Amino acid sequence: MNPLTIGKLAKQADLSVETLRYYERLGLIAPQQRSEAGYRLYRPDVIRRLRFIRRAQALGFSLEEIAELLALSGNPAASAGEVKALTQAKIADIERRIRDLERMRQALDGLAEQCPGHRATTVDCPILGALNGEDQ
Amino acid sequence: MNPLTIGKLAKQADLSVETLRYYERLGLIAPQQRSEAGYRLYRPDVIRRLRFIRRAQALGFSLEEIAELLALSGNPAASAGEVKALTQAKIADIERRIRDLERMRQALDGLAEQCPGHRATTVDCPILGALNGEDQ
DNA sequence: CTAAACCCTGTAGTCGACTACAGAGTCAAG
DNA sequence: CTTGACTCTGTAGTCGACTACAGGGTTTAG
Repeated sequence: MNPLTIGKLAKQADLSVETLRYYERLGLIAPQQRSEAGYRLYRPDVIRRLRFIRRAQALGFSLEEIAELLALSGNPAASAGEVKALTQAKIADIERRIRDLERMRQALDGLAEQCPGHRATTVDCPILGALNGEDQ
Repeated sequence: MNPLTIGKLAKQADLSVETLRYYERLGLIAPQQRSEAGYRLYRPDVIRRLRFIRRAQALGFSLEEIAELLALSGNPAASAGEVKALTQAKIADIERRIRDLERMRQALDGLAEQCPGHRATTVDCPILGALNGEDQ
């Protein structure tokens, strides 16, 4: 298991070659070295880094935020407080988005309940009525 | 209050002129006619249509979906069932997004709780630990 | 009558996370 | 030794909802 070419890494990590080059442009990963012909050669443990990225994405972090997390992760002298702060900011962000969606869902629920569906034409549709500002 | 030029309409509706032209490209609005010089002239009641669009956006509908809603709204023979179906699909969509976000929030919450923050370095940070796949 | 303020079309840029080439060079199997 | 699979760089396209020009023509206030 020596240096991986980008195609092998892509297969191992289940990502496309283009995505890997894209991550490199963003500074998320880098090949350990280049071959004489300029081919990227990766150490196998970059796969761990890619898994880090995927897990962080699943938690809602953007690639830019993940770059910060990776930088902190690579600096043993850095404080866990910074990671915690990023995490709490993300929690706040997610909570705000949830609240927005909850508000929409409630409004839509109320309207859908009132709507008689196929027993009426659009003229009597309370959903369209609300969108047309018939109440308030 | 006769035909509005696009600038006046933009002011009245609190939208930019560019946005109005963009909505026209998408088929959401159309000027009643054009002046001799080719200027768009709108009937004042297009403002109601723009409010419809804004309300629907606030409920989470995309402009493409709003075009459908407007088409149904303009067809008195159409069934309210179609509007209800669109609404219920949107509710389902929003609920799925809420569930995804809830899952993220829960995971982040758990991690943030365990993290000692500034009392530790990143080496002992459980958040980074989790991202590195230390558990499971 | 002139200058500011308006309007037109058409094109391109923004954000984020990719995806898809084109055109060229390189490597590995048979 | 050839052919196919791989890799390189660089550029452009995708989605959605705008936003921002450039380079013209038109209208209106003073």
